[in-house]
Amino acid sequence: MTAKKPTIKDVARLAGVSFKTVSRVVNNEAWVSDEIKAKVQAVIETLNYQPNRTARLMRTAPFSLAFVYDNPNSHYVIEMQNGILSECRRKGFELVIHPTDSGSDLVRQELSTMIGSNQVGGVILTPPLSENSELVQQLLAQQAKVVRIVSGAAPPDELCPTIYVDDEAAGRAMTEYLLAQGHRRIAFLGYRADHRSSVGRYRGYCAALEDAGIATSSELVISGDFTFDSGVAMTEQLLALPEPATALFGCNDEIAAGALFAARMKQLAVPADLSIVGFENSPFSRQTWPKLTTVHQPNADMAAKAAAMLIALMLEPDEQPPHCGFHLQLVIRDSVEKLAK
Amino acid sequence: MTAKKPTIKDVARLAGVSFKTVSRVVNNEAWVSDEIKAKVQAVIETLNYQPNRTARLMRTAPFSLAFVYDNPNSHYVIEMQNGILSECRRKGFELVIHPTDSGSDLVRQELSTMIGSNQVGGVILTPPLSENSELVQQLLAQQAKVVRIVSGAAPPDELCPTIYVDDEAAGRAMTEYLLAQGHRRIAFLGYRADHRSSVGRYRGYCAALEDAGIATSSELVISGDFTFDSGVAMTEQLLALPEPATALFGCNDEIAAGALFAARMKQLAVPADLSIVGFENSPFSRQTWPKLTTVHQPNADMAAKAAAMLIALMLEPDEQPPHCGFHLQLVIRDSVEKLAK
DNA sequence: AAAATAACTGTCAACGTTGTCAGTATTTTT
DNA sequence: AAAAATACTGACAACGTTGACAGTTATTTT
Repeated sequence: MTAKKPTIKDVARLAGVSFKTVSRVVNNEAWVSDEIKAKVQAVIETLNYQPNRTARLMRTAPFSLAFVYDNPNSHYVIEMQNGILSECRRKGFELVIHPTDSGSDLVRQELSTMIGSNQVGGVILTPPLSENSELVQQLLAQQAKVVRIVSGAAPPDELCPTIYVDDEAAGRAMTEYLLAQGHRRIAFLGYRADHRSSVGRYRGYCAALEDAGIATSSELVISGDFTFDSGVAMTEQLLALPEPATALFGCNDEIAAGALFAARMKQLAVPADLSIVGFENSPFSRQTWPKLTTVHQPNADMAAKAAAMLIALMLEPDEQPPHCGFHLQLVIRDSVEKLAK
Repeated sequence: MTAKKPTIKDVARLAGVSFKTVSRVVNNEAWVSDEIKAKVQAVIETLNYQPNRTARLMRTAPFSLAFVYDNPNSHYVIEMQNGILSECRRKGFELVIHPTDSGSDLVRQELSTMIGSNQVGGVILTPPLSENSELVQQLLAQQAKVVRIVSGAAPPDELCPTIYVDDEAAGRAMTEYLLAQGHRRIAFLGYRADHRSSVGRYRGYCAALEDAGIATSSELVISGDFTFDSGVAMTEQLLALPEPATALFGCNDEIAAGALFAARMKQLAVPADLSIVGFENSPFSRQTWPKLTTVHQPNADMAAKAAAMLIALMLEPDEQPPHCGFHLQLVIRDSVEKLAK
């Protein structure tokens, strides 16, 4: 009844060879005669033998990696996860998903345990975890392989292979686009000093305004979370101003969606009365009305690249794969009005 | 430089005890003197020893489970995943994520390998995979533990512990609500004969209409996928009818969101000109304008329950946990107009 | 024809745990 | 005071695989 799973030795017995030979066949090692190879393969087939991953892991380096994130945005997480997963699958690696709370001290301990217990051999870190170089250093000290995804025009340091995204350039491009459409009072929603992406986008926004000779007005820069509700609240705050903006730059698409909602509540037509743009090109940015003008962030590609780099690092620990920068691109849709000069 | 990870034997040597005693301390077994326990614990602390999960797995039953899905809806997947993950964490289990294509024959082989190679000890199946009893039987034959989530008023069979959701009752409740608001021409968007949830909701829709003495009109029942784009297309088809409906029942929130978009394109106000309802209570259903009336589907709770059942089954293979039904509840928001009789 | 190489195959020791069983003190019961 | 139970500790064999190394043939080179 129990029908224990067949082991390599069962195969060996039935094929009349040593179990080491079976191992050779399974791992496609050289110098096995075709005759024996065929015989063994036949037995494997009939027994439906599958090598035990656990036992194999005792003799080899781990082939699991962890995706650690602290992000409430399900689209972001899924896109990342799918990118990583596709790469893992191609290379025969496994993925351990680890959502966490970066505010808590638990993160370090959880990760330390994952590495220490050999559960995973490497870790992919996304913001804000990836910006914590203490954490990165601790992981490296535990022999973990680390690849991180950060915001910036270049990697912040040489701790580990890094994927970087130039939020500042994209924030600037977006703001320049708004300026080119004739907007002069442009609000920035979702500033967070502790969030590199946010700061980068903000810097780009400031730089573009400065280049255009426009003073940044502090009442037009509103701090808040990257969520829909926060977007609603920030937009309400903005619209309560004596002289509100004509365009609104949401630091991500969720904020922009919240802005869309808040504008609608105030009976404002978008884009006729208020232009709104987002950032991320998340799937729903083309499902809103009007469709959001935004910045495309190739999450799945970045994640796949991160996974590829991490796997390379795990297989060839001595060769550091080079850093890799990703380019962000404006996606122009229907949420911006061209103002008459 | 390599600084190999400490093993149980390193701890034993430093503590001056046998490695078996360390094992006892680590696993909190009885009959270890407090004195030795303290000494061992101190060494564990200083060495930062973590038991090797892989080695441990060679002697114990696997404590990983797989979440297998074939669903393009990221909210659904994330909610499920989070529910499972929270339960896994509480019980010290690991989760392997396995997106797949249920159309392909690969599924069976992939799952077979996961089980056969001892990568996971159990599997959580969601629709449409969970409706494939051949697949369930194959997994069971491989000694896998299986818990599935299906649509229905009761489990379809006794193959394995099952979580079931009564879509028909909810579809009926929703339709009755629409009828109570005075609607008589109600369209159903997203019928799919190969999709139990869809069929259940459709049956509820039909039953409610029949009870109200209203004939179902085939032109008001439109087949299509559970996606935004499909929702747009189906709504366009509906609105092209000589006499369109006054209310539209989208089989899920994405379809409803597509309907919202299509209505807007046709200059129709929702709900004034057309009432629209969805199904699932996904996060974005309260971020649309107007906020969608929908049915709450407790995905995270269902998933957590599934994980709890599966873990129980893995720990106590002889005690089948009982099936479990989940109730769906109407969430009334702003997308339905009350018609004057 | 002998030596050297290439082509195969098998034996055995790891890997780091947990389970079984045996052994030694210490306490309790008879 | 002896016997029995309880409390504790350690030796050793598993678990299923891979790696190192040692054989044994068959083929090529000298």
